[in-house]
Amino acid sequence: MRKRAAARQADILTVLKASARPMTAYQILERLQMEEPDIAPPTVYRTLSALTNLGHAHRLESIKAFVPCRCSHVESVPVLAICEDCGSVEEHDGSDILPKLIGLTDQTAFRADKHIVEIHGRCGSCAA
Amino acid sequence: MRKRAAARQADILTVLKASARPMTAYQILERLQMEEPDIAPPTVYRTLSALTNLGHAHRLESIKAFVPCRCSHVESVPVLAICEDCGSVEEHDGSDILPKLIGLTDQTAFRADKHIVEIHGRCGSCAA
DNA sequence: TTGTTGTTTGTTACTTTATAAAATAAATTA
DNA sequence: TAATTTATTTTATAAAGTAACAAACAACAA
Repeated sequence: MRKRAAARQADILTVLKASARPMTAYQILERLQMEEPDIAPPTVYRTLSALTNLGHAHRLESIKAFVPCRCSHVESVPVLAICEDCGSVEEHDGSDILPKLIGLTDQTAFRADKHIVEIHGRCGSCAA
Repeated sequence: MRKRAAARQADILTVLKASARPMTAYQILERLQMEEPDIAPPTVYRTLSALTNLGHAHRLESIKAFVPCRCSHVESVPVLAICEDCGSVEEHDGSDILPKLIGLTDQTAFRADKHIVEIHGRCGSCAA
C-alpha cells in the first residue's frame, strides 16, 4: 500500500524533528527504508521539496541537508546558523534584515523572490 | 609539464571571468580539458577551494556553481543575487547587514565565522 | 651534484547527491 | 465499472564531490 503525499510529508517531518542535527536526503531515505524498504530517492526529494515550498522544512544549501522549520516566520527570511563542531542548527528570524537586503538589490532593479541566509560558526556550547 | 598552483588559479579565474554566467566545477573542468585533456576533478576542486579561500572567487551554494569575485570587499559579506531567468549573478557588498546578522546570533552566543547570503529572483533586464 | 625529506600536485577509483523518463497506481468522470 | 486523467513510484543514470594513494618537485644537507 502506498502512502499519499501528505502522509509522506508527515513521516519525513517526524524523522527530521526527531533528529538533533540536520539530515541529508539519503539519511532520511535510509531511515524511511527501515519501515518501507522500497522507497527510492525521488520519493524523498519530491517530498522534501514540497515541505520546503510549504515552509515546513528548510534546506541548508551550504551543507546539502535539511531541518524542520522550528520558527513560524512564514513569510520572512530564515537565518540558519550551523555549528561546524556539533552540527546543530539554530534558526533565527531575519525579518529585520530584509529591508537592507532589498535596498541592495534595488540599486540594480533586481526583483528578489527568495533570500537565503546561512551562517557557519560555533554554537554557544561548542564555542565556550 | 605540470602547472604550479598559481598558474592553475590564474587559468581558472580567466575561464570564470570570460563567462557571463556562473560555471559549475565540471563546466570548468571541461573547458580546461580543451587544452590539457588529462586534468581530473580533484585538480579543479582543489584550485577552486584555494580561490574561494583567497576571496578571488565565490561559490554559489544554492546552485553549485562559481563566479569570480568582481567586487573587492575583502573582509565582508558578499551578497550574490542570481537571476533565475538569464542566470547572471550580481555581487553586492553586504557590510551594512553584518551588524544585524551578528545581533541575531549573539542572542544564543553563537560565534559566526562566515556568512552566506544569496538571493534568487530576476535581474533588471529580465524583470522588465 | 646526489640523496633525503616534506610538501604540492596528479590519478584512480569511488561515494554521495540529484533527476529524467518510463511505468504504475490512484482519482475522477462518464 | 470502465475509460480517462492525474499523480506517484521505479528504474536507471547523470552530476557533483572526495578519499586515498602515487608521482613530482623544491629545498636543503652531505
